[in-house]
Amino acid sequence: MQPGEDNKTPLERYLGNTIRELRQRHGLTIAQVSAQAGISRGMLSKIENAQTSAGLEVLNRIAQALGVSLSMLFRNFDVPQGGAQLVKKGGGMEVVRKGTKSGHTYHLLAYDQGPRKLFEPFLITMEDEAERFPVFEHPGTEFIHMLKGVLEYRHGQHTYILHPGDTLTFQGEIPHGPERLIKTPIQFLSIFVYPQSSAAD
DNA sequence: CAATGCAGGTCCCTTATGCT
DNA sequence: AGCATAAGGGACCTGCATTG
Repeated sequence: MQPGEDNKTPLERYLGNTIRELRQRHGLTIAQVSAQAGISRGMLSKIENAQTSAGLEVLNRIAQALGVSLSMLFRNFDVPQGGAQLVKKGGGMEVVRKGTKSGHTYHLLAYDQGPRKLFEPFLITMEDEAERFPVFEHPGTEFIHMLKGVLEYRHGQHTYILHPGDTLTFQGEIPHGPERLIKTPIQFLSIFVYPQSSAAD
């Protein structure tokens, strides 16, 4: 293989772009995804830059770390779109996000099938009251609907006490995240709605 | 402005596999 | 058996943001 030679197939370039896009939209680093997938950072970098052809097992592990199915990585390459998505109770892909290190569980309940990611619905579970919480910042709007427990949630300079049935909607650009777990176990639905402009990048 | 830390990319090595 | 090729890992390098 000649360094710098662009002899990679369109599929390799497509896969690399898709993986990088998914990773960045989850706010994850190469180190985080590679650790979750059980591969090295160098390997993931080479896959994203189409410098190698990863095996199916490696691609499958990356897909799982990003919360999508293996077929989802290839979905827009040459397969027509269509169809509704059904996720049964207890289903959904468990994914790694910033808060995963804190012991939180994120289940991705659906994924966008079109060329642009417009939204991401997560079912989030928190159980350990002694945890420290990450601060999130992302483009677009976030919608939270409490299902179980009581949670104090921070958005910028304000905090809000959320009980089951409460909803909170805010701009994702302002630093936000769980402040205190008042009554566990806590479970809430979180939907990220991305702006058209950032969803395309 | 220099020091520091982190994220991402590149290079080189090892290993596995296929071919002659 | 020996060689060629490619996957994969890990160390090192670079760029950028942050901090004092």
